[in-house]
Amino acid sequence: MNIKQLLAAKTQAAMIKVGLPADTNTAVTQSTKVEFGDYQINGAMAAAKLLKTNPRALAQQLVDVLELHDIADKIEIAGPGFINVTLKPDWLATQLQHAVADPRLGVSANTTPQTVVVDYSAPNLAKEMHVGHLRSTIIGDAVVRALEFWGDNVIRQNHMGDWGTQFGMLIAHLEDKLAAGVDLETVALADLEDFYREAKKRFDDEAGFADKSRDYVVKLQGGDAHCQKLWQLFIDTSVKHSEEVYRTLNVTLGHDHIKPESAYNPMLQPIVDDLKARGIAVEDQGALVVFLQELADKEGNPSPFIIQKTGGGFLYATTDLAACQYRSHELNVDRIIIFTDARQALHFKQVELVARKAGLLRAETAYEHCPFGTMMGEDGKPFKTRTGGTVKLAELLEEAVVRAEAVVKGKSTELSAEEIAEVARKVGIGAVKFADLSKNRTSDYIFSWDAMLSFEGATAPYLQYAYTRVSSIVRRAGISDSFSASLILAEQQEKQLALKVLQFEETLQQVMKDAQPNLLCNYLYELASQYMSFYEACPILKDGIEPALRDSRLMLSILVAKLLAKGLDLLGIDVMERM
RNA sequence: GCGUCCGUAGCUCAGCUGGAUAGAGCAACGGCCUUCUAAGCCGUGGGUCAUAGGUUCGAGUCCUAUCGGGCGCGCCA
Repeated sequence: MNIKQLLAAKTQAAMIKVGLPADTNTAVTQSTKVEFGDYQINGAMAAAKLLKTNPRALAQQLVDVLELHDIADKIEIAGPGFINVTLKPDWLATQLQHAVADPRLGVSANTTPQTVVVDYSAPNLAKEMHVGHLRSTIIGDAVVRALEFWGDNVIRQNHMGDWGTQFGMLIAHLEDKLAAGVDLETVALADLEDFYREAKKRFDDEAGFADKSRDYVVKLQGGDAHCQKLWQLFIDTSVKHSEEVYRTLNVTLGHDHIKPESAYNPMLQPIVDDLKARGIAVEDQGALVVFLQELADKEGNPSPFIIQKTGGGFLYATTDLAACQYRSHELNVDRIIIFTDARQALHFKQVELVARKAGLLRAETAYEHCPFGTMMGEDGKPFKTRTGGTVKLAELLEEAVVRAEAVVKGKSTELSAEEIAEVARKVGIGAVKFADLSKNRTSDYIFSWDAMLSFEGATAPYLQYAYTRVSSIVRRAGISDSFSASLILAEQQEKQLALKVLQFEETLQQVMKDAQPNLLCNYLYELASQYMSFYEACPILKDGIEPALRDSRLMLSILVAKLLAKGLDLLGIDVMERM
């Protein structure tokens, strides 16, 4: 059920009846205050200007022909021409009855499913995942889950960085380690950061090593068996590190979703040749460049986009063009969504322009780069630890679980040791994910241990706690799965909660359209918050509650719990029966 | 220099196609556990929405300029 959409459709019909064009903006929104009803229609004011009539008079005309008799209780005109709509509790109750029985929790069917590629996480396999990788990984995963729940055909692609210049240096270093008889996983690559630093140091300091590294890159990309083998060893180990983090994070990325840079290698030369033959790319200072007039500066200097280096090497620009072709033409997708940090915004703008020009992207394929800001330290400067390095993602998650366990032990005296460990894991990981997912900013944001590992207020544990409260009531009530009752929405808290429940689809649509899971976080927090108010104000199993009212409130509680569990599941956060 | 994202309460952040008296959390202060889990609830204080203009019935939201910050701008990814 999408109430906003329903009201917009009804308003549009009314607008046509009073002689307004069909494309007039209805401007239906959720009301900001209870005095203004549940929804408000703001379109009359702008439309009146167009018709040069009195906005209040036009609002009255609209109200006269609006067909909302079975939906709304009250339709009022206020201020300069707002139309405030208050929904009927009976109607809300009917919608809720439908939602409870529905596996989709009342979310309507997807009548036009799309095929969507979502490109996210994309760790650099030369290094270990650090906190900066958190955003792309969990935002992308949340959007993927939302799209799948809605009913789109989603193709996950983990565009892992496994093909850069640095791999020459790494495999040369690895070769020497293996020759010295060092064990691969437990010693040589136990810490990717250390390994990278060692290799870099040799590259900078050791005579001959840099040349060997460069030689190895060429050999590797040319298909040399020895270098390929060393590279494969390195990649396999590094992928294992990433997959461990994914498991801990409860992210749905698996082995089959890896579509690394190297996979596009065979496509690069033909694409470059084609662009050159068609005059889209031209030689300049030894490199092959596409000049983009669309992104020219004020003096008219076009923006250069290098697709082949002097000497014939390819860049990630080339790889991204190949990815466009593969996704749009081979996978035939309707939509491509790419999650990377905002620093790459210009790059992806260029990729799209070139790809469209060259026909690598079909006109029917939407190309959306979804950027997010850089992580800053608490001093407002780009994030670094005291020692100058970054914080490893695995370390952050470990710390989260440790801190959560201390809290769980202090609060939940009835849980077994195993249950405590389980709850601590769900709370700790959930808190980190929610802290990051709930931020919208495409600009930079400040990383704080305490904020990320807080368990109070607008956090994942708050939502999980709301869920356990319902679970506890259901246990005490001793009701079965098939429990059913009619809903009575009498108290203000009950009606507000019911309305919030029915606004899930509106939120979901927005989340998918803008690729912004923070809207879902906000929604779930508001839902939980309203449930907490309802819980305090509307007793359920206490003495003196009428059976019909008790059952209605149980019903509402169960629906909220289902929605919380589903919503958190879309964010990749687990719930539990007790905490 | 040019481009881009941003500047909202002491701190961290919401604020949907421009809508009515700008909202949360944390921190501070005051209440609420012999009755459904106090990781909670209820309440109080806290704002020239960076600044100055403009557009209009209406601007935190759109436009222009200025100040302050992050990032990007030819062979890294």
